[in-house]
Amino acid sequence: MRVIPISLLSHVRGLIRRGPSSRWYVVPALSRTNITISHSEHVKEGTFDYKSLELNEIGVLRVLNSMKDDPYLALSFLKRIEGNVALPSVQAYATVIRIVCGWGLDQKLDTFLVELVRKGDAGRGFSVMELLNAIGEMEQSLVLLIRVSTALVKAYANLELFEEAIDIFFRTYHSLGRAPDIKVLSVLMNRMIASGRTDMVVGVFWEIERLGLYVDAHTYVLVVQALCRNDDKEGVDKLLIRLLNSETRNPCVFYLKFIEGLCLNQMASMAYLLLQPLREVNILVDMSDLGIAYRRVVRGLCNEMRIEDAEKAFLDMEEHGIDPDVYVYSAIIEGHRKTMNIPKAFDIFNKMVEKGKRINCVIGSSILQCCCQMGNFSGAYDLFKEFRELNIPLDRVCYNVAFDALGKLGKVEEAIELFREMTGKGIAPDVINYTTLIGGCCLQGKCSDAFDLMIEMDGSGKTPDIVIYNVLAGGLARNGLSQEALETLKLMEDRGVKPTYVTHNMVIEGLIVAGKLDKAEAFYESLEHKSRENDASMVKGYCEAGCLDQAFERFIRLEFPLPKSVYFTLFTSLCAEKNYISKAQDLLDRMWELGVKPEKSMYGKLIGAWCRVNNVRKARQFFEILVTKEIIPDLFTYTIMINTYCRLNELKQAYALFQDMKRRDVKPDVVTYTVLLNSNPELDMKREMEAFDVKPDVVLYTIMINRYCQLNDVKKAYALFKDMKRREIVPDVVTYTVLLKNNPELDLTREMKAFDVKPDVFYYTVLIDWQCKIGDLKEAKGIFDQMIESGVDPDAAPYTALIAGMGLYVRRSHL
DNA sequence: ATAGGGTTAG
Repeated sequence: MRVIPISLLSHVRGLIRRGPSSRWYVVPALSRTNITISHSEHVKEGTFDYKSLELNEIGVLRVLNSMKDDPYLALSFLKRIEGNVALPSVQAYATVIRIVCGWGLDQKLDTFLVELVRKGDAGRGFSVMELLNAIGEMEQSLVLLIRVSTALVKAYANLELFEEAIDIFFRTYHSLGRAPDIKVLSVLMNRMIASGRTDMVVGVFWEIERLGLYVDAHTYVLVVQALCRNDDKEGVDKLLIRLLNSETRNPCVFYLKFIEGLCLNQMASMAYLLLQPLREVNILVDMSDLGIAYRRVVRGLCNEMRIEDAEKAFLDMEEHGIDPDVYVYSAIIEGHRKTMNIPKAFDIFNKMVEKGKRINCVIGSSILQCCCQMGNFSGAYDLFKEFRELNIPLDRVCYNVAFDALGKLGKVEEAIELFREMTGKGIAPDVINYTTLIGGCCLQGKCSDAFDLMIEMDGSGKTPDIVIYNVLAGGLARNGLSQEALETLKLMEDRGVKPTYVTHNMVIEGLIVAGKLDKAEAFYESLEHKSRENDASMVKGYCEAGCLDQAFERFIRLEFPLPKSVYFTLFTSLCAEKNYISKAQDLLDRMWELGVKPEKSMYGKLIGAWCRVNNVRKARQFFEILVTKEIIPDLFTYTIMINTYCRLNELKQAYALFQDMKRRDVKPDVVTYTVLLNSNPELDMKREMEAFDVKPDVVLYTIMINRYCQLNDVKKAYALFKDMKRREIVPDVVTYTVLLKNNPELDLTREMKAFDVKPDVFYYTVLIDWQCKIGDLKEAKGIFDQMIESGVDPDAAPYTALIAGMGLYVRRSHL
C-alpha cells in the first residue's frame, strides 16, 4: 500500500491540475491510499499536525467525525484537504456542516456555504441538491436541513444568484413541507432590490402568499418598497388591503414593526395612510401603541422633508389625545429649519413653551441654529443667555452654536470667554468646539489665537480631524499667510490626515481673496492631481475677489465641464457688472458647447441684466436665441422684458410680448399686469385678470390710483381706493403717499394709524413739500422734527423739500 | 432608543 504524505500530495496536485479534468484522475488514485490515524497523534492544542497525516476518502470522513467536538478544526481540516488532495466528497462536506450546525455557529455556516456556492458544481464535484440529500440521509430531524437550506438561500442571495436562491427556498418547502426560516426572505429581497430585481421580489412574495406562509413585517416593508419602485400602485393597494384583512398572530406588534419599517425606508406617507384605518378598526387601540405609531410617522415624515404632511399628522395625533414627545417636537422644528421655514420652527418652539414643555438642550440648539440661519446672530446669543438664565442644562452643542454666533458677529474674545465658561462648568470640549473657535479667530485675522487653540487642543489629547485642519489652513490663507497655510498642509499630512481637494480649495480661494494671486497660482500648479474642483475654486476665488477678468479667462480656457455651481457663481458675478454682461452671455454659449444645461433661472438673469442697463435690444436678441433653442422663457423673464419695453415707452412691443407669452401658455401674474397697467392705464384688464384668476394686490391698486390721480380724475382714484379696502386689501404707505401727493389736503393720519401703516420718508417729504408750498414753513419744520422723532431716517429728499420751501419763502417775501 | 453643532459641495 502506498502512503502519500500530504506535503507530497501538493506537488502531485500541481502536476495533475494541468490535465483537463483533474478530479477523475485523483480520486481513484487516492482511494488506493491508506491512512492510519491515532487521535492523540495529530491533534495538538487545537492545531492539526498535517504532516503526520496520511489519508483516503473514508479516512477523511473518519477524521472529520472524530472532530465533532471541534468545529473550527473540522473546518480548517476540510479546507486543508480541499487545497491539497482531490476534492473532498459530498459526505465530507455534509459532515462538516453537521458539526458546524451542531455547535450553532450560524455565521460560520454562512461564510462556509458562500464559499461552497462560489465554487460551482464543477468546482466541488457535486451539486447543492446532492449535498442537501447527503445531509438528509445522515440526519433524521428536519431542523438541521431547514437551517442549511436557509443558509443556502442566504448564500445564493449574497452572491446575487437569485434564481438559485428562490429555487432552494421553494424546493425546501415542497420536499420537506416546511419553509426555510422566513427571515431569510428579507435578506433575499433586500439583495434583489439592491440589484434592481424588484420584479422578482414581487413574484416571490405572491407565491409565498399563495402558499399561505407567514411573512414577517420587515419582509412586507421590502415588498412595498419593490412595488413602489415598480410604480405599481395597484399592487400596493392590493397588498395593503390583503394585509388589513389578514389574520396576524400579534397584529399590534406586527403593525408597529411594519409602520416602523416603512418609516425607516422613506415610506412614512404610506405608514400614515395605514395608521388611520388601523386606529379606526381598533387594531392600534392602546394609547401607548398608537402613540408609538404616530410619533414614528411624524418623525419619518420630517426625515423625508414632508414637513406639511408631518404637521398634518401632528395635529391629527393631538386630536386623538396623543401628546407629542420631545423627539417629535424636535423633528418638526428641524424639519422646518431644514426647509428654511424659520418662522414655523419658532411657532412650534413657542407652542412647546406655551404648553409648558420643558425645553432641553437639543431643542435649544436647534432653535439657536434657526436664529443663525436667518443671519440673526445677536438674537441667537440673546436667546442662549435666556436659556442659561432659565437653567436649561446646556451642553457643548448648545454652547457651540452660541459661540459660533459670537464669532460670526466678530466677537471672538467673547466667543472664547463663553468657551471658557463651558469648560469651567466641566463640559469637555470636542474637536468641533475647537474648530468653531479657530474659524472665528481666523475670520477676525487672529491667526495666532487660532494657533494657540490648536496647541491647546493637542495638549488635551484630542485628535485633530480633516475639518479642523481645513478650517485652519483656509483661514491662514484667507489672512494672506500662505507660508503658514502650506505648513499646515504638511503638518496634517505628517500626522496622517491627508489633505483632500476641499483642503486645497480652501487654500486656493483663501489666497486669492487675500490678494495673493501669484501664491494661489503657484499652489494650484504645485498640486499633483488637479481636479476640476480645483479649477472651479480658482474661478470662484477670482469671482469672490472681484477679479472678473481673471475668473473669466480661467474659465474660458477649460476644455471640460465644471461643477454647476461655478457657472452660477461666475455668471452671477458677470451679470452684476455692467461691462461684463456680454461675457455672461459668452458663458452661456460655452455651457451649451460643453453640453452643460444652464439653469433656467440663468436665462432670466441675463435678460434681466440687459434690461437693467436698458439694453432691451440685447435682451431681445437673447430672447430670440432662446426661442430658436425651443426654450420657453418663464414668467419672470417675460415680465422683466415687458417692463423694460414699458419703461422705454415702446408700448407696442410690450403688448406684443404680452400676447406672445399667453400664446405660449405662460400665465401672466399680478406683476405682469401691474407693469402693463402702470404704463398704460387705458388698458382694461379686468375681465382678463378674472379669467386667469389673477387677483389685484396693493401694488396694482396703488399704481392705478396714481394713474387716475395724474389724469386728474380724483373721483375714480378715490373709488378705487374704496374698492380695494372693500376687497380687504390693506393699503400700504405707498398708497397713502400717492393719495396725499395728489390731494394734499386729505387727512389720512387716523386711517393710517388704524391700519398700522407707518409713514416713511417719502410720505413725510410729501407732507413737508405741501406745507412749504402753502408757505407754512413752521409747520413744515414741525413735520420734519416729528419724522426724526418717530425714528425715520431722512434721506436727501426732505431736506431738499425744506430748502426749496425756504427758497420759495424767500422769493415770496420779496414780492 | 429615537434629536441638535464645525470646512466644502450640492
